[in-house]
Amino acid sequence: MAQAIPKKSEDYSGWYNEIVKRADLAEHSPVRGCMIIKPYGFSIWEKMQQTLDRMFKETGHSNAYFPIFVPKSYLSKEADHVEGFAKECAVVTHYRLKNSDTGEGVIVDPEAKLEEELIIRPTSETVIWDTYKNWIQSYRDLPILVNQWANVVRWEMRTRLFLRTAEFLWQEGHTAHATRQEAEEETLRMLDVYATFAEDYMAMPVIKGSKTESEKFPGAVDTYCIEALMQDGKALQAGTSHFLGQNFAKAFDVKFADKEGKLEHVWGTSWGVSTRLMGALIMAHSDDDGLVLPPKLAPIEVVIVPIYRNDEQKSMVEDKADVIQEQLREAGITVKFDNRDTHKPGWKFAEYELKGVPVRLALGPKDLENGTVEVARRDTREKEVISLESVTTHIKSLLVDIQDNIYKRAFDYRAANTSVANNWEEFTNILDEKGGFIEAHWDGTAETEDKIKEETKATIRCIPIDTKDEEGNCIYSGNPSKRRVIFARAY
RNA sequence: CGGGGUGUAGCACAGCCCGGUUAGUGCGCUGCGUUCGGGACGCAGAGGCCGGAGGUUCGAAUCCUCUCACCCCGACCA
Repeated sequence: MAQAIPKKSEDYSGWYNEIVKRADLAEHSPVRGCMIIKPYGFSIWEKMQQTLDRMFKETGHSNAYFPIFVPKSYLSKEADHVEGFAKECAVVTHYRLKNSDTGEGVIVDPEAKLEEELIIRPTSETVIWDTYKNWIQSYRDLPILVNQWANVVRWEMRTRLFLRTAEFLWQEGHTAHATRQEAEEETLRMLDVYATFAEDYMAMPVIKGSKTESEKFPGAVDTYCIEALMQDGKALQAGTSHFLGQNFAKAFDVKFADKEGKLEHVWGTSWGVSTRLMGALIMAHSDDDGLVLPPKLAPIEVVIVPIYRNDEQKSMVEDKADVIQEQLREAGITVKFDNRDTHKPGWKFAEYELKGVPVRLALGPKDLENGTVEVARRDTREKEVISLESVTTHIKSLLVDIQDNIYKRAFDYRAANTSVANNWEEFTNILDEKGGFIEAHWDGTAETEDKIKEETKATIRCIPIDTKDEEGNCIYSGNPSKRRVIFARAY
């Protein structure tokens, strides 16, 4: 080991930052709060995009694109919405630069002031609903099921690579429906899509739930979310799906004629996941040696590292590696054969571990003699030598095994770090000593929620959907409560 | 916007208190050779407006003033 990464157990955020940098995922940009997503990091994001995009299409959605600039006046049309986003909007005021009179660089041309200032979208509800107004006249025009992949800007005070950046990439779905029920079903359908994606692809268990009044999306009637638990015991909101009711339809005057010819406001939803999922992926599985990727999202599933002492061995090993590579590719596995002569095997081993490649094959002269290959799996660090004939079937099942194992590991971790608190003392003790999710009773008031947040920094992550009713007393106020909610300190 | 800190080679830093040869170390980079089954080693090299501006001084990376940028901790957030 040349340069060690800070230990996860000793310096969690240092560990996270180093993994992001050293695994070539992203780096800071010259502009504060923004990030440069590097090719390897972006290729993981692309895998996420491809999968999600397919899932969106399978549920009937189509992609479209709406502009990055939003007229300032649009934002103010929905009262809660403007309240929620006004404080973090970047604003375009001018459209031209000119050389400065002193000859030192360029300045904003004061002549080129925009009549109406433009904001850079923090989200696209406003432009989209303004557009939907023109697209919708009759119930026959509904539903509209649109998604867009885009960048958005929210001028955050404190930023961290992937977890919170001033500009981030995401997808935002925006749908319009004739009935409340249909819109509510859509909201939950997409929440399910996110949960399925998180669990089946990211191998990250999530809790589905709804947000409290104070945590919900500005402009939504209900906000649903998936919440995941990171390895430091903090929660991360990994995706949200909003039932917008008729709020935006009313704000933008979007009405349709129903079957009886009566004019009604349209019902809406919106839902999104962002590059924050990259942060979740990193923090859900990785270890002190670097990234650990689930095979289904790994840009490289298998890397082949050749071992040789001389040119003769090199060419023999390469010939065999080519054959293996071809076999694996035919089986639909993404393989990289790293035959660079510029790095030693040991260096490559460490490098691909850092980058989280699920399976590594090492092939050397001994293997050629014996008809074998060494297989190392990233998640458990186990190595074994297998015969060359069985390589494809072995790796196919190994990849499935790794995917299952890291899910199980994350699931067990979450189970071990989900606690029940029945009174204030238990609650604060668990928060300070253990962290994680805490199931506790809450009286349902914003006042209590605020007090708890103020005193402990813990927030209500969600009111779980799959929970059962249970009579109890609020851990803070002692007032009656009908069900437990999930508390945690969060990102 | 408050409180703390840092700007010196691509990266990480030393040097600064107490001013004085040619600004140094590690990693990385280039070349050559030996190596290659867990981040190899030797030799030779390249690379610096010491964040910027002003000042003090015979002399400033070092002292003073101003300024800019970034990082960390708080209030806000996917």
